Amino acid sequence: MGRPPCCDKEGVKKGPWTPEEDIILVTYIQEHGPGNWRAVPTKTGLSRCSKSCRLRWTNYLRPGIKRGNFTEQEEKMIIHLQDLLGNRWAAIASYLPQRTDNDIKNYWNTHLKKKLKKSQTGNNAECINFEEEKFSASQRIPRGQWERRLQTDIQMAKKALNEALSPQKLSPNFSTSNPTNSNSFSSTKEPGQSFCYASSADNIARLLKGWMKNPIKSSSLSPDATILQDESKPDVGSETMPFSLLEKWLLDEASCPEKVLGCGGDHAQVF
DNA sequence: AATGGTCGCAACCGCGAGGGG
DNA sequence: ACCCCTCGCGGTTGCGACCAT
Repeated sequence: MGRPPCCDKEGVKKGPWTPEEDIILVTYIQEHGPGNWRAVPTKTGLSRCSKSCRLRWTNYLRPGIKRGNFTEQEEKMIIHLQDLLGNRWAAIASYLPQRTDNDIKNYWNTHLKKKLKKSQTGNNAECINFEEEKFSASQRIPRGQWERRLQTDIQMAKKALNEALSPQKLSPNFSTSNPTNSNSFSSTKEPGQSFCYASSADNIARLLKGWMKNPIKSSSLSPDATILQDESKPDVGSETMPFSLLEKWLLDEASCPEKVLGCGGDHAQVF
């Protein structure tokens, strides 16, 4: 009983994607938009299953993805949200629109989990901050209250998102609101990034640069906002608003005198 | 310089939810 | 109401890169 896994089919390629495959996939999505993943392998001729195509797009090729190191802000948000939502990475990712759920999940599993674990041993000053942070998030305010606040925040974020996405309100530098934002499609490579695929990614970047300049709806919309309007993750590309809202929200938390969220100087600046 | 161990990330797998027929 | 299909999510794995010895 039950359907066979789509990837069990013979002749379905697995493993790392090649630049050529990426280009084929990107080109197809450029023409047809994301969605209807079932049709993608047949229409593109890719020997990949639909799932693999979707994953590749959402986790790697999709415009607006920020790669590389997580900022302290992002780290804190993840910790807070993980405490609130648990391992609901997709939900957490919706608050960090430039990051994919896979990225966040990986970062949590490889870095943050370790930090928190270390902090439980109590021998790492930096990690104690995380401990305090986690403690405060879960203890100072009853969970139900946190959840209500989260719901409210989600509503506010949605509203703000609608406003932000209305073309007349988009500033020309909409997509560059974050000066440290290293757009994955910029031609400059970020130092310290993974390199095994860097050159290939650059190839894709050039390709995308080309087609993103194509006037699909280029006027005042940023490429992200343009491309992503019909995408499965509509939040993407509108990073500024929900991000700042959450930031404010976290700031409110930090403003309680008895608790210092980020106790370092850097933290104080950021928060 | 070589080798073994560890880490980090991309990708895969299985399951559940939602929608259409 | 039921079944089937597609999509999305979360957990896990495999492999290449990096580091220590």
